[in-house]
Amino acid sequence: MMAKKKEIEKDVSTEAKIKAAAKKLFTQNGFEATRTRDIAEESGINLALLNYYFRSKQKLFEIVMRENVVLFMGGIVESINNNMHLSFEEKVEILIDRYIDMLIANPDLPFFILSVSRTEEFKSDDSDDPIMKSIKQMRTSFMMAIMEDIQSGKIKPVHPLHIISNMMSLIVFPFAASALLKSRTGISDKEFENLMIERKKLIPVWIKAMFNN
Amino acid sequence: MMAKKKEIEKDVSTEAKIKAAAKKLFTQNGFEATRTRDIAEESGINLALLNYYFRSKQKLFEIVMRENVVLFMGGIVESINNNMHLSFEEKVEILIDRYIDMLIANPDLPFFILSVSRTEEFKSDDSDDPIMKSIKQMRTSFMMAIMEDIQSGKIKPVHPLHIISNMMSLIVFPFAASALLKSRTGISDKEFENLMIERKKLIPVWIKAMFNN
DNA sequence: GTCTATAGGGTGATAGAC
DNA sequence: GTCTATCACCCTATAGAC
Repeated sequence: MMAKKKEIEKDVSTEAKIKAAAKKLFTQNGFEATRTRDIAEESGINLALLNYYFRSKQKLFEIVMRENVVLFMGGIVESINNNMHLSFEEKVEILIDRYIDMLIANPDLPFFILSVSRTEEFKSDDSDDPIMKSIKQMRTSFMMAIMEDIQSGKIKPVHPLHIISNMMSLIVFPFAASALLKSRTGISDKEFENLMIERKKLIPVWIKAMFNN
Repeated sequence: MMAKKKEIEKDVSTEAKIKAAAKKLFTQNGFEATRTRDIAEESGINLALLNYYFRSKQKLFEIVMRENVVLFMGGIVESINNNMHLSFEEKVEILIDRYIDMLIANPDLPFFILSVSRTEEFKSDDSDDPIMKSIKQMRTSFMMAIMEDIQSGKIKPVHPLHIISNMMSLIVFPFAASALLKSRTGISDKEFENLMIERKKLIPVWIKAMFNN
């Protein structure tokens, strides 16, 4: 009982420290460019403990990847589900607002997702995972809502993928390209963040301008 | 004389073969994930020759990177310069058309550029390179044209970076995210390419809808 | 659970023969 | 210019003491 208590009292478990460090480095620099030694040093633990807790670099990466995919694709699901009573347009506005907040807090996430989406492992189905299932379900209902709006003449008749693509592009691309945009325009980190916050209001307007009839 | 002739008659020089293989692999998989042995095998040459011709993996990568940056940012300069007589709007239409053609021919380029733009080496000025200079110049005159159109009330008053960002987003992002889009929608390579060709006509319309007064 | 030490294999680069 | 053989280093992973 005392032993258990003492364990809980420790700030963070060794396992959690390793995972946090791995998440930081893998997300910033990717699998290949990250050394297990870097992860050990970053988390202040011994190199051997990484393999003790996670068996291999690959296994640890997969855990981080899964968490990041859920963060990128699924953190929004609940914000949508919590607002079932709102119209599709209002839901989109909320989604954009939450998503940009999330990306400001996790600016390396878009590039990481683009990176892993290019690997073979990523194509695996994941249909067993309940979270992945609910993400997939949301994507489907999102697609349906778009097609209904096309049917009813509310929005212009274009391939739904253009609509999804353009929304993702406008929201996500500036973060994936932030290094490029900053270095070529000489803009500061703070100015960049302010522009991204500005986009929370602008993107819904742009989307309507592009697709509304 | 004969010796020279014979040399020229060879299909491709060893040096060119190595560079072509390096370009392919570096562009697909990046610096870290590419082995010098892979480059040697891909080009059908001996590993030692890579260092004989290019001194190091790093030097070879820098050459490939420079060529890719020029392809990504500069291949368009001439198409603009060759159409000085056209209006800004018409120039944008041509730019989008050429750019999407270029990206269909080089689908891995966007991700590669996003990748290297995150490294320290990329931030170097390059102001000595004449091609880089003309790219920078084009970017400036592009920015000027936007600001003039804002001044004259032709387009809405927003930060020019939003306009640049959105154009880049709509053009480039689907290619950077093609693996993600394909795997999550089950779309085929051919269907994807057709959608991208469709966008050559759609993006100018969207841009106008977003920003024209 | 945590450490040190080291195995085992891969990687970039080069020496030296031809 | 091109090849084979090899060095020197770095990486992941594990054995074994505590």
